Amino acid sequence: MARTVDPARYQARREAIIDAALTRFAADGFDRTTTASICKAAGIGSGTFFHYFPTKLSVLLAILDYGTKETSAWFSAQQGRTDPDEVIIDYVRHAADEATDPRVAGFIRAVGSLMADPDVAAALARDEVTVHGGLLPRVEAAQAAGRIRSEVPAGRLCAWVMVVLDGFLDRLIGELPFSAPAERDMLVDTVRRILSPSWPP
Amino acid sequence: MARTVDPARYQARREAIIDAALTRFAADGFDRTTTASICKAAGIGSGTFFHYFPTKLSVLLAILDYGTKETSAWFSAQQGRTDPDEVIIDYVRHAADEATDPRVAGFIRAVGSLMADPDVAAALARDEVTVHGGLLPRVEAAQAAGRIRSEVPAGRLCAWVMVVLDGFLDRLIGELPFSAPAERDMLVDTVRRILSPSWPP
Amino acid sequence: MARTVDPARYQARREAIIDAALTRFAADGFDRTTTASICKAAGIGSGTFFHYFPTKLSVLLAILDYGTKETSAWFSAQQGRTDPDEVIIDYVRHAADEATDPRVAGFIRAVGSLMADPDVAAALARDEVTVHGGLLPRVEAAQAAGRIRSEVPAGRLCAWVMVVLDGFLDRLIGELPFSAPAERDMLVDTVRRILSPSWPP
Amino acid sequence: MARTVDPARYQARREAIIDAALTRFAADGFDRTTTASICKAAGIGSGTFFHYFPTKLSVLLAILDYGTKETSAWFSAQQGRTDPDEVIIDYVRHAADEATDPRVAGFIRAVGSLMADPDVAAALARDEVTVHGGLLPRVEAAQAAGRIRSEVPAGRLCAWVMVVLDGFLDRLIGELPFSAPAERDMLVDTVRRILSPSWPP
DNA sequence: CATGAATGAGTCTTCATTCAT
DNA sequence: AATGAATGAAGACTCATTCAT
Repeated sequence: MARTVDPARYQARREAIIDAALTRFAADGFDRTTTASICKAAGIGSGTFFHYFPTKLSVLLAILDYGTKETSAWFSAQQGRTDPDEVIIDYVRHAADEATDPRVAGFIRAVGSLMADPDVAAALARDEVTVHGGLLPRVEAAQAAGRIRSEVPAGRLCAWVMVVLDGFLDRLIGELPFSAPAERDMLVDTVRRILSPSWPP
Repeated sequence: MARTVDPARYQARREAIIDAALTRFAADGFDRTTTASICKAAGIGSGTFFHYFPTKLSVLLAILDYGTKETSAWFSAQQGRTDPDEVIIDYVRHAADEATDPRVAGFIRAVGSLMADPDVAAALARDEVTVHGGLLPRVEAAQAAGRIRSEVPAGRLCAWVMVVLDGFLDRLIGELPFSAPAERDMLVDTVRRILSPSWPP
Repeated sequence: MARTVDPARYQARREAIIDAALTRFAADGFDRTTTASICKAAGIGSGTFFHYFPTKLSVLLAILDYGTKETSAWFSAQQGRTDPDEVIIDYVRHAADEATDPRVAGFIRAVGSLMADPDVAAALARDEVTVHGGLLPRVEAAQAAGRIRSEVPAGRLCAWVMVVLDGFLDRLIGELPFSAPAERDMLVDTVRRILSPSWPP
Repeated sequence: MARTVDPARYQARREAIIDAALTRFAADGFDRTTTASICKAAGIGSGTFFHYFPTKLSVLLAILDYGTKETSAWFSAQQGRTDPDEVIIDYVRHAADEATDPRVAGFIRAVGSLMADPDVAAALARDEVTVHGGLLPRVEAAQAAGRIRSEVPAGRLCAWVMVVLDGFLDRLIGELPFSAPAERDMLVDTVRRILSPSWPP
């Protein structure tokens, strides 16, 4: 009467596929990654892949979902904090640290070529909303507390924090030398400058 | 003895193909763009395409080259100027203005998935070197003149100007509302903040 | 846990493809044979073809290999014999009999146009070496026994036996009437004349 | 009022194309030879080619025709001779000498893959008929004079002389060492053996 | 559930031939 | 007559997905 063989084994395998796919997508991009290469990396047969995911695209969506959940969890974990401006900075640090996994930047790039796809667009929108939704209340609180500048609407400030983060991730695969750990402080400094209320005209 | 081919007509057609390819690449990404769709957009037969470019990839490289040349020309045109810090700001404005063409961001994304290709990597490296080579002397001059901060090496400052520019371009295709003209001033302000020598710790 | 794939079925299909390809190559030549026509003749889908052979050329190489193995086996089967000159004649008869398959001559012709290809050249060299390696010891033994002429080196005699065989195969597709069964005796007679020690100058 | 520019120039160009095509066909085979490569070898533009020949195939037919005419002329030149058996041998020598041009064997091979084409088949038939028509009367005369064997019909003897010639040409591109000049005597010897009336049963 | 053989739609690219100049 | 740009039909090969075992 066993429904599936073993729920734990099922989950483990599903995650193995996700992990393998993340690696392949990051290295080769979505279109140039074959389901066969994912299967090989995951150590499964080609048929098995489609037991876990109905299409190649669906794995990518699962990865995106995973990231969104992670972000959501991170912000939830900051619930009690009373230093909103530092939460923002910490998030930036957190995001920079995640970019230490060399697959992150590659994966982001892989997703880029799929922006036309409605499912991907929706997943990305959910992700952005999650980040935005995590940052916005802190930006508003920090503005209310006078700790960051207020002449720019909170939403727009959030967007610009994300601009810098995006650019930072982009650079990681660029040609010129630019490494996540070495530039992390500069990243934080830059965000601080963007948010800073004291600015000589 | 007809010398055949009007060189002007040849160039025009070549540029028509480049333009069509730029449009398609931007909209669909490199792999999802078929040579057939480029031909259709350019109004030529499938064989004609390969009279002008040996491979699909080669058009993309031509587009990159075109951009590099444009950048190079822009910096050359600023030769005589004596206000290095404003040249930097003007370049940022110039780049933002180019991003008004909605295809720019999409194309950049399309290129992203090809970073593994050595020819593309080389072309991108050339492009980055061009921008870097255009900015660096101005940053150094501005530092020497005490008009921007000097505690960060000139090269690193250049990189960070480019970080913000990259992030800005990325956002243009994002889901949340973010338009080039509306955010141009904020972009300039952000770059000024990054370069500013006076900033209270 | 089904071990899938019946190895026998796999082999059968592989041979069906080889057989279909042999037929098509013989009839149309290599370049004018489409993989589609092979698939159709073999009763398989276009994709299946490439599960068994990576390229169109590789099937042709497999056919050549098959022939080389067959020749090798034939000579092995003659191991115990003590009448070397008759082994030579029997090989000639054997080769003539194989040429009864009307596809043989056409296939040989198809291979001709690929001689420039290194893989084909290597396979043909292997084949020639096999025939040569099969004939040479018999020629030498027959010479030692004084049963065939000795004033011509053994290797050269082998080559001339092959000359006549090649020419024989060529004629089979010629325009003038020339059929394998009808000319078999003349072939044997011709080889005997070439090898004969007694011949008045 | 000039009809064509200059008949001599026209003929020269036509022959230049034939010569270039012979070279390319011999090296690459018919299908793998592009009209472009012929044009390049002939030093003409691609359009010019089709001023002289309506199709790629037609050049090949012209080459075959040229060979047939040459053979025909050779036999005509032997008209007065009274030693028919030596004419046969001389033709064999003549054919062997022509095979000194390394393109001959390659071209023959190239033609092989087109045997299915009716025009090519017809041209080849014409060629064979020419050779056959040149040899047959000499064989008959030699038989009547008792200088060659008579128990085999003249036509069949002709065919077997051609078998050996064909095989000889084939070997020239084979892998094992086999050169036209070195083996010419053996070729003549072989033909003599085939024709010889005196043969111990 | 797990497997991998089978499928065929889809794509880039080649090349003989045409035709305007 | 000579040119070479333009054309589009054709073909090898890839790969996501299905399905029998």
